[in-house]
Amino acid sequence: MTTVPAKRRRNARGEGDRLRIDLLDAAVDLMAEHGTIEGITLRAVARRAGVSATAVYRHFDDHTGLLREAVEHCWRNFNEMLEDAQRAGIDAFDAFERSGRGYVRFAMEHQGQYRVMFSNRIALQADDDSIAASTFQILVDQTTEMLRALGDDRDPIFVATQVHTWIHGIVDLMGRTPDIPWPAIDDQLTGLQRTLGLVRPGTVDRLSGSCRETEPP
Amino acid sequence: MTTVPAKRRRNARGEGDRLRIDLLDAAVDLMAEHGTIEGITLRAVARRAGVSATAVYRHFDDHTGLLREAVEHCWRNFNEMLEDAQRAGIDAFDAFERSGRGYVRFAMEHQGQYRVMFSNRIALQADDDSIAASTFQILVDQTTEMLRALGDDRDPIFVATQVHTWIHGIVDLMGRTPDIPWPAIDDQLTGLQRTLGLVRPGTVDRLSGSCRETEPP
DNA sequence: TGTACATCAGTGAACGCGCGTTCACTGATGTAC
DNA sequence: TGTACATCAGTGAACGCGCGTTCACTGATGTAC
Repeated sequence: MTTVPAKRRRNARGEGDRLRIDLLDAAVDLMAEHGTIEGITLRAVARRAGVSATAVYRHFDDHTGLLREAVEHCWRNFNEMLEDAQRAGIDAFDAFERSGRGYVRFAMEHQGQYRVMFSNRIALQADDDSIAASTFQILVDQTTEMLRALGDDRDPIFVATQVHTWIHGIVDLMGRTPDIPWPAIDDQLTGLQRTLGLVRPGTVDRLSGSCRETEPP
Repeated sequence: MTTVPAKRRRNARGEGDRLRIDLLDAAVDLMAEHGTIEGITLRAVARRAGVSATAVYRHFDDHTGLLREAVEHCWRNFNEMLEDAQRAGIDAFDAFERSGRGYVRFAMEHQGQYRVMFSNRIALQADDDSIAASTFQILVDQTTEMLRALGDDRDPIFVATQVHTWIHGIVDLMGRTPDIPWPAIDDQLTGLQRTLGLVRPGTVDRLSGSCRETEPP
């Protein structure tokens, strides 16, 4: 895998910050290929951006600083996407559905990024943690509102945790072992919604593998 | 992290295979510390086993061969533990409960191994895949039997997939972000069982975050 | 309008390091006589 | 019972490589006059 260094025109004076973004993009590219932060060398990032290794030090303190910012970059993109989905929803159920599909699409299309984001391998800044926390808060808010609309007294944080762990398990496992004949991702998501009872009231549908009586007929 | 090389007595003639096992154990140790296969160097494994790097070549083809066998070693341990749990159960529900707790305990106590096993980073032999498949089959069998006992017509494979993705999500996410104030693991497991309706018939318990009506009161 | 020059984006050689792998070897141990 | 020797577990020096980082530098470009 010898990456031919991209031909690159030097930035004009005052535009040097463009390389910074190119380097972050290059690092994100490499995450997509590796799925792990360990294999991402400073030199490989520089090569991918079409620049010498030393040029990196113009914009980042060192190797670790580069990687840390790259991970942060991913979190910001992810969080932004989820906030957009949230805003686009006409109510909590719609927003939940949109976020869920968005979450899955992101994880599937950017498996490497997703894995690196949740792999927690480099010491994260407090900053990074807070992005993750605010991402989870979106889900808690949606869940709170849905449960209220359903007259459901379950603890919203517990249920939000259930949603998060489950959806993470789905995308993580499917991403890691793609050779297994998995059920369609849409069916899995629908199954999750119904099983957890997070469907709009009035949507009467007790069949298709969702909520069950505890006593058999 | 300068690992002091363990003092080691040379094996007697005919007992050379003991080093093989020591090396696998050393590799597994390092997995526990790294949680990723990338950082595990041949030299580090040899150091950990108290042996020179060249001694490794007596027992394994090369670096990759060593890692591959180490991963296989983990899978065999994991599978064996689950089969024991399965056998110890007095019925499918009990076996399911025991396997679930065993799964979680293994993943929590051997986070590094668990992560490496599912990370799928080195080209697996067909052999490895088949161990993973037989591990999943245990779950499918349990699920089939439970659904039959419940008179439940859901697809056992779909439900087993739901169990697997969810439990994987729980242990993976908790392992990766241990700083978050997670609900107790036992509550999460109980929640999973109830939500998926996999509790012994007669256990009437409709509260505590499990199965829900689709219409609100 | 032309020119000197400070600024700034980026380069290339060099360093010490740990890596995987090779090679010729060492020296304890079991066995044949 | 003693001894010569083949076997075999493991060593240590050496290799070429890519890494992160440092250092002194180059040369295009915008600006001051």
